Amino acid sequence: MKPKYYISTAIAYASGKPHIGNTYEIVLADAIARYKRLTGYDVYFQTGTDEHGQKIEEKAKAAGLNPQEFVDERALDVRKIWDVMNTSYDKFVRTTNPAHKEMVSKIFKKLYDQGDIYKGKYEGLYCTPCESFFTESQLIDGKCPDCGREVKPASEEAYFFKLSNYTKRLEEYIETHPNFIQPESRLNEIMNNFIKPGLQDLCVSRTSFDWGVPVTFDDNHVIYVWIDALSNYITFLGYDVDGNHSEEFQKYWPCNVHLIGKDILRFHTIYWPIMLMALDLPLPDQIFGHPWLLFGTDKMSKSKGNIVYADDLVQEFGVDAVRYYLLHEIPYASDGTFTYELLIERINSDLANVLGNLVNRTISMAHKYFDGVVAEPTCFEPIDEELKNLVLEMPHKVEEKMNELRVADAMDEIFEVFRRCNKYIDETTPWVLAKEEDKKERLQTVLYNLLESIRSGAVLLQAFLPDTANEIFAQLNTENRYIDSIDFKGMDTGIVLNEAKPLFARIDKEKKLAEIFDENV
RNA sequence: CGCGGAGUGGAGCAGCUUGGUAGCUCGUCGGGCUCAUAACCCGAAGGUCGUUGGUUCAAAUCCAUCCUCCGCAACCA
Repeated sequence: MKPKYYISTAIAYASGKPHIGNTYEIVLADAIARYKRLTGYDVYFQTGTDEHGQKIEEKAKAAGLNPQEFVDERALDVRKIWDVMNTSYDKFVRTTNPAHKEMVSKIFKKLYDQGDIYKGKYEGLYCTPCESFFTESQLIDGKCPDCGREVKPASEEAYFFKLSNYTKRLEEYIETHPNFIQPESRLNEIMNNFIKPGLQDLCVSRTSFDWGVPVTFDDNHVIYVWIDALSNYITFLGYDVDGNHSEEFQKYWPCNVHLIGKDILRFHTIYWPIMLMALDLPLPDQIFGHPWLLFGTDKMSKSKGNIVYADDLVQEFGVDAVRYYLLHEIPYASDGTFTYELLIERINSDLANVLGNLVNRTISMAHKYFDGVVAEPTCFEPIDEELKNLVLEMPHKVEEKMNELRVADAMDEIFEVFRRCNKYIDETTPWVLAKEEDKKERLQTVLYNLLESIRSGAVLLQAFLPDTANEIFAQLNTENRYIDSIDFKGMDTGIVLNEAKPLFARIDKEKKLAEIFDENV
């Protein structure tokens, strides 16, 4: 039986259309999910939208819609982008789903009944006109950050989660599971800022707005959105408070990795594990807080007017070019940058020159010298060994990188092979071999080695650039695309290659930038 | 002194745990080749590894100080 692998993204907050930075997460998750499927795992990949909360209620009102109508539109926006990016999620979940809401209510009730949640008083600084509480740190010059007016201490009834009961257990868990929080710098942040100083009880209900899951036994309150949102990881899998879990739940839980943005690490590394402990469920293996994609040196934001959307980029450059950029240009633990210049440079140098041109020149030669017929390799020379070894090592190197979720580095391992292929062509000079009749077998072997190397690279590329990989297989006229086929003899012989077509067009940078600039004016 | 991360050739990064000739991709310049998408291959230039001081035969790598940037600092998500 295949081992299982459960990966989730955070559910996107359904307040607006996600920009290219927000899109990184789903693409990253998709690459990991596809890779795991490729390497023999039974993968469950869940994503979706988080649709409750004050902000959404406000935004809906501003848009003149009721909240449900509003989130229906937003969820569609999100899903469209996820689909444009060619992501292979197994389930797209929405927290307004009735079954989810019902289970969240039950979870809340259970935690209340067993004493983890209690009713108390929330005390804070209140701005009467805004009907909002603020903390000291949120205030601007001691005034309400929204309207600038005075705030005054106030209190209201609220439910609290007794996190303090679990602090010790959580601390021990994190200390004994060094990979639970990744990257490591994030772990330190959480430990030192929150856990070690001691956790305050978390206020888990709200009375200032209605758009949420109601507290069934106390009408005025709705459940704090994070309790609602985090629960998605189990409710949609078929978790049941009474223990009648679905088969899916029993099979896939605990999650192997929750992929999230570094900004919501706190919720996933403190509240979520504690919720699970309270529910007596095993904790996920890993929470990975990925970095962000910045626009130049700035954060992307509406107010800065520098928002770039994935669907626009895909329209302009193609889905795999955008996927490649996202997966390759964002380092493991520090923020990446988006600029059109860099995007075009990556497309030209990596995708068009190194990969596209390699495939094109190789297949072209096969056609030119042998009418596209792939012959059995019979004439090996020592120089072939280096290429062969590199190809045979590639899956292991990629595996190592992927096990650490170093996706950019994993892709580099594949491109390393493509670069080596280009060099191999210069070393073996097929055009010289072609001039001598007695070098025919050698030429056939050289071409075979190249085709097989390309095919092997394409096998692994399926995880990252699925369309491109498919196109390569199509041009190679092969269906040998399984991971086990990387043995340096997996290319079919006797078949006829299809026509060589450029995989990626080179882009005239100046011209393209001028075009984009004009459009944006 | 709140906590944490980062400062390496024009750009983006690796190296730092376990000190010992500074590495990769891109860009630039020169050369080669012609199968190919002005592409591919080879070579070169370019770095006092943020500051100052210390430990050491030897420091990007260890210690200390300072400077700069970024993230976090609990009820928006």
